[in-house]
Amino acid sequence: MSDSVATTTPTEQAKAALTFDQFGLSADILRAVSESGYTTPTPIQAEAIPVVLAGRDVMGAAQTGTGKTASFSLPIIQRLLPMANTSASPARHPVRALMLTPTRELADQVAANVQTYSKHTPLRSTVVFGGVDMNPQSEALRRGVEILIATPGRLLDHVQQKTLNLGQVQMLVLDEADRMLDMGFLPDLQRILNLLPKERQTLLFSATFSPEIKKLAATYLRNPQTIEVARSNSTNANVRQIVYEVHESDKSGAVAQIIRERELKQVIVFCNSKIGASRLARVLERDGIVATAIHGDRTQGERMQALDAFKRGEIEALVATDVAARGLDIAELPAVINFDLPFNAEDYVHRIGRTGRAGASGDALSLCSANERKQLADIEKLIKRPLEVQTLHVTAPARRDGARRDERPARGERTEHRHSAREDAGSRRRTSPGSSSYDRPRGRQQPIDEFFLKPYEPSPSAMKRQEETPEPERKSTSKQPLAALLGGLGMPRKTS
DNA sequence: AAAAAAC
Repeated sequence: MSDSVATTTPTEQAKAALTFDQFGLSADILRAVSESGYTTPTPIQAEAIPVVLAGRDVMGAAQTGTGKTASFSLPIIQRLLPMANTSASPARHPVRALMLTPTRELADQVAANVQTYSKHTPLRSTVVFGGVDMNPQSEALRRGVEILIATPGRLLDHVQQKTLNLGQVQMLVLDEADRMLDMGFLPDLQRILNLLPKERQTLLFSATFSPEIKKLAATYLRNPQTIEVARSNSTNANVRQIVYEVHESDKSGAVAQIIRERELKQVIVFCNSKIGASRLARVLERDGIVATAIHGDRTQGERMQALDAFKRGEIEALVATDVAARGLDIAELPAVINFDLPFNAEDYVHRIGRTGRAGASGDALSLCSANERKQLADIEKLIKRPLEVQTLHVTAPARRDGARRDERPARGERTEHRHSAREDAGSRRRTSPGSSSYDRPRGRQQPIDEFFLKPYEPSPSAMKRQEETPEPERKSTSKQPLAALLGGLGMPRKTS
């Protein structure tokens, strides 16, 4: 009984379920849960598990760190168990549950959870996302999996390559749905949804129920049960939020100083730009703090390596863009630092959700320069309370590119680092990591396959029309505004 | 404004 948890749909099950035993989950699932060290369901789990088991659609609002993944994974595994079989034939393992996430890291993490919870069952699962070789994924799909976790783009790629058939999907999870819409995934989602059987169970999780999310739900969910667990972090007393007023040019030094003064062993530092993240990571490293950047311009291998090393405790500061703001399950961070205040106040809440998890206390420390006042005001408005503002006197500015050599190193011994090429400020020829010159190709210029935009079964008239029309219209739907796309779904368009 | 995501 916690007063920080408000439920819009309090059920008897939610009140009564104090252990996982009471949901009627199979012994094989319960064994995996208890081996993972969990004994008591979180509020979202207590609410969602019975609803999902009953086969209902769900519209869920829950933050990371609330146990959201298990709240849908456990009952989905349970519902698939009667169909599980031990046959080696791929045909006996069609994809029956599909889970979509906005980022690759999140997909990987959800997949790890599903793998854990299903390990004592015959069910198979795998994950597909971009940035890595398709072939191992195709091979895993060919062998057959009941549960597939994916990011939308690579999923469609597999469908197009005919390495994946979604015709037998019975359960669909849209995780971080608001994020997916923010990222422009609506066209991809529409294509995917058109490939799924109409008869299915759909679970949509979102941090907010914006009008766009509500429209999406109205289109693709059937009589969903709404489950809402209050956003824990904005009101969470165990996260202390402090804003430090600093000059923009002092920010790097401020981060180093905060890490030292507070003796932070592990911290995530959020930046607003990829270049800024790479730059800060370099400055911190030069200052004797083991740091690595994680952002979308790094290769998938580098991203995974950075995250793994951080989880293993080998890295003190993970300098991240908002690729790491949501969903990532990094246990019990004592603090997060906002190097920049996010442009989107919603992202602030997600960022600081990386600390003070599961009852542990944490600090959310934000740097605010003179030109970030508006962001600060927006955040205070969103979380409905003023933040504690302190002035930070930066005593030992971190060295930057071009810093004079007479500045003293902040720490006696400097960690070994791989930028040995940078002996002095004179060598400027090399491209900095994080600049886009050697990054993987970006953009989605390929014309959208008409197949995906049509309803599931092609009509003979459509094939005839194709013969008559020499040049199909090539319009990049991903460039259309959200309202237009929602309008294309038969949704009311906002009048201007 | 910036970030994320398929070859």
